[in-house]
Amino acid sequence: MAAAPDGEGEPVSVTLQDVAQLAGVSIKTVSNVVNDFPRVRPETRRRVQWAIDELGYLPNLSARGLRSGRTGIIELSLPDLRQHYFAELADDVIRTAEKRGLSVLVRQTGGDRQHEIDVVTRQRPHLADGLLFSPGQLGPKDQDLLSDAFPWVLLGEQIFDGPVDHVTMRNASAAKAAVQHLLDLGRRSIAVIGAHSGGQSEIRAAHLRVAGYRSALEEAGLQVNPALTQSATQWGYWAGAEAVKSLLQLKVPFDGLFCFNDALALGALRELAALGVRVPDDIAVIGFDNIDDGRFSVPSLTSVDGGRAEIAEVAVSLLVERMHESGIRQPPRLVETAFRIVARESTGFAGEDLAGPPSS
Amino acid sequence: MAAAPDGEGEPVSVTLQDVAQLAGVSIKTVSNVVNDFPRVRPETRRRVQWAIDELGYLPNLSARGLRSGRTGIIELSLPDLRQHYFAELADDVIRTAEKRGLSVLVRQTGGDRQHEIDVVTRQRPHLADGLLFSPGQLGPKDQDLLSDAFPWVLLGEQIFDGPVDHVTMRNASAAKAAVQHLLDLGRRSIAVIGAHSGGQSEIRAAHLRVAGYRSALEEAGLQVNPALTQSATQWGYWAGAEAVKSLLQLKVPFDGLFCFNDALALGALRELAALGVRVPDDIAVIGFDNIDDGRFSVPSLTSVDGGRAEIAEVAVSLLVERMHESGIRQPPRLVETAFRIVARESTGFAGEDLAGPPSS
DNA sequence: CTGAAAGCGCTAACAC
DNA sequence: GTGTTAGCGCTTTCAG
Repeated sequence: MAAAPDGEGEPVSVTLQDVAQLAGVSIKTVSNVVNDFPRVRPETRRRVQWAIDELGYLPNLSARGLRSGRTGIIELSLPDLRQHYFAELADDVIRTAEKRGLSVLVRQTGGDRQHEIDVVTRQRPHLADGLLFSPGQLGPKDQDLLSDAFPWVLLGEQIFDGPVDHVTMRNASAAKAAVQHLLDLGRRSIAVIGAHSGGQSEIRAAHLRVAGYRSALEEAGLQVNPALTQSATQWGYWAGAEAVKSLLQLKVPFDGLFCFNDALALGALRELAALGVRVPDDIAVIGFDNIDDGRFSVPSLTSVDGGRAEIAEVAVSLLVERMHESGIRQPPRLVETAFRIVARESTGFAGEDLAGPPSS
Repeated sequence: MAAAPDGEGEPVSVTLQDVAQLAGVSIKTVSNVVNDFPRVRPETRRRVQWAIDELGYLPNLSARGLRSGRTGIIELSLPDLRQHYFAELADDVIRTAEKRGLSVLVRQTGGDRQHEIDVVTRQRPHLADGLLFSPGQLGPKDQDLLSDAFPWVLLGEQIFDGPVDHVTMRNASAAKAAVQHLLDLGRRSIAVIGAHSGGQSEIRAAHLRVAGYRSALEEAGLQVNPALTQSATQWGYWAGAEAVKSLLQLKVPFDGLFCFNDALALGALRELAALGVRVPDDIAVIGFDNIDDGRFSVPSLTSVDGGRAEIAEVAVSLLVERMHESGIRQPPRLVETAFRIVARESTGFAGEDLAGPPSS
């Protein structure tokens, strides 16, 4: 719209000019009102506001963007909204951003490495003032690709020591706490699903969570039995089901199971049920991420909440700071969010969540 | 970024001018190259392209937007990404839009009626060339609020006969087919969950799906037993569990259950399992929407796919058409998408989906 | 406190 | 095929 033909009285968009004319003031004064500048006489402000309402004026954000250098948009780039974790993250980010008057442009990189590279090697983001980037494919080896020419914030654990602010969970500590939770229940043989041997596309969180797992066992004076570490290169539902099947076939008994995300855990729960294994009686299960679905599974899923909501808030805050940063750039910051165990039926708790019928 | 200070050699953004200078051509020629205009000599094109790469030129989309009246952004406004259906819809929309070189700005209206009103009474969308709007709160009574001043497309079944193009499922027919599916299995007492008595915020799909349900029964010469129609004002997991509990308490026997969306159905499945009711043996269950999670439940969930992927594609197509429409406006169009039954374990089928370990 | 005027980077007429 | 130029709507000095 906007740039309309010439001809007739088409309802072209209303400009500052039009408002100024109707209000009988200059364009500058209208601008002052629109942007909430203090030095406007109340009387004038009222008249201008009236004219604005009358004409249904809306600022042309392209023009504002061109002039001021900011668009009021931030870009959120993530692997895939179909993964519940990312849908919830997007929800949190959008909510937080809107509170600050920012709009969020969502980009999905899918499993596409090149797409991710494109995102962070740009000299500036397309149309946005800044970028929140959660890589799925890029890893530590791609660090030198990362641009620092525009404001962006790194999310997740795929890359550390990048040239920009970084918000991530305390993966190792949180994983350790998860295993600790199982140990506290008296479980002594803890299996784990989601380890990752590496390769081209590598899930970095796997290493950190394995480390946490080991550390918890060692601290409890327990041996790490390699047979109880199941790898899974796709952290999805099916992989969880497959992995638990493999574990059980090994005939190495275990009474606790730590899955590196909730999708794996839910798949594992399904398979355990199918095989007649009782949860938590025979095997207590804990997941990671605390996605909404964990509240609804049978049994409901105990999980580690890595602090997704906090990640969204902190990330937006850091980004906004960077967007407004002038003069010399402060060095990149690393923020690690707080985690907590959300205990539910799969480890023998009747979670408070189960009491009432909450949202959705 | 962009609008940088003055002082030193700050890495300000590169403009067409800079590229033109380096390539030794005029700004217009560079523009021609950038926009893939045909009438450029190959030799010139190469030199310009070289300069572009050399300087890392990126078009300033605000400027382009200001000048051309289009930003290359479309806005997607939906209730909530935490509802899996909408996350999947967003995924589909983003994929489709990106194929056409459009970016998607996602806005969540939550349960907020006023927020929805704001979205569609605007004279134009914020920063976007067009809008895809899936209302959750607005209903038929709000029709006169709807703006037709800018290109937008209505999704869903909350409102019909709006002033704009509309893409929706064949709710009644699809619901009828769902019930038909249960009847085909020999089930004769079909209960339904998700009816809606109305009130302030009303789920319109409920009426349409109830109609389909009735129509299927009548066609089969069966009585509609009002006791077997359970209302649910929130189409969520807990509501499904509660509703199935209520149904069973009535002691009116039934052998088929049709839930108006998959969240309800998954909740119902959980409760049925908890109460020791066998699915599909005692009760066959079918849901609606075919969200990914249905493949993973125990038993896996038969569902009606209302055509979400097609909805996304058609909606983007219609919107793009409208965005490019010049001259007189064509009258609003209504597109109803094709549906299909995806048969899985909850109605006695071992769905093909269950064979392999697909994505996620 | 308000007005006048410049110009952000780009596209689209229109020359050449 | 390529160059010149006007101006999109806004913010931002700078005067008054």
